[in-house]
Amino acid sequence: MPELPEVEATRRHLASTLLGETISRIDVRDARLRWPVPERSLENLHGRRVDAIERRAKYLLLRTRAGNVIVHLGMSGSLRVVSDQQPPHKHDHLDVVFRNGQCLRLRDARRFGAVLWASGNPLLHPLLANLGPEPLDEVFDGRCLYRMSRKRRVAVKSFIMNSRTVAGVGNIYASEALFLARIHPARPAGRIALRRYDDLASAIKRVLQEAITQGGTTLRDFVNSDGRPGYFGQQLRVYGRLGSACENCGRALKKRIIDQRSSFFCGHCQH
DNA sequence: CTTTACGCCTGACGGC
DNA sequence: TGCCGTCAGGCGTAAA
Repeated sequence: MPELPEVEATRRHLASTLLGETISRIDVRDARLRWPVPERSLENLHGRRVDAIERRAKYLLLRTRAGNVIVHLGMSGSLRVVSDQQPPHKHDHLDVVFRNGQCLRLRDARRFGAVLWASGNPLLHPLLANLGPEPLDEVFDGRCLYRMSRKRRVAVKSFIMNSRTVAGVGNIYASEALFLARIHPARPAGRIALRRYDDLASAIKRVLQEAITQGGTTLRDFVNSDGRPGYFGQQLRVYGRLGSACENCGRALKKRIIDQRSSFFCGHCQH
């Protein structure tokens, strides 16, 4: 499950490998992703150079003079760079083949991911146009959260996972950040003070930044092998740790479903 | 407008 | 060993 840090680690790897290289062709073996892969539009990429590889929320943007590709990895997607001689795996649905023999290969067993075409500015694409601030951007802070949350009754965990509030905070890091900020995940968003939102914004930045740093150490995994997501190498404080001892107070961590999502927290430290 | 539920899809896992 | 039910999850969308 790629969260923002895994997407960012992928972006860095692709940028270091593919920037400036020329695309020879696109092979679509299975166009049935979340939306049908726009095969005709992707033909515009033939003979084009990759000018930039960017990230917005969990979307990756491949920019060329002829247009831009938007990729979302969904639940099970991964991108890796292989030789164009390498035979595709069962769930390798799409290749971007380069003149130098490299091949950018998309694998996505569950096919929740997406490959989209944007002829103009990809940030204006309907899926990206209404996203909130990047969590690691300096404009994102406790004041944003405080301002947007007034009179909102939703659980604060759902509130920060809403991409209009802040872009790219997924289920794992929402639990982690709320633990660090000592805020109970089910607390109504509109009933949290500014000072506590300052703590929460800092915690979100911290958990994401830590995970990106960790992900950087496992970049090799994105090339050849099974592409283990970076957070396996990372210390998760609450997520997936039902019954384990809270690192603050030693009490057993709890799990609760909040808005259809598993949430992990300490019932003693978080309020 | 806000809030809630659902569906897409496959692999992993537990029970028998 | 194999089969089946259940669960997980990002996130857009429809419905309330």
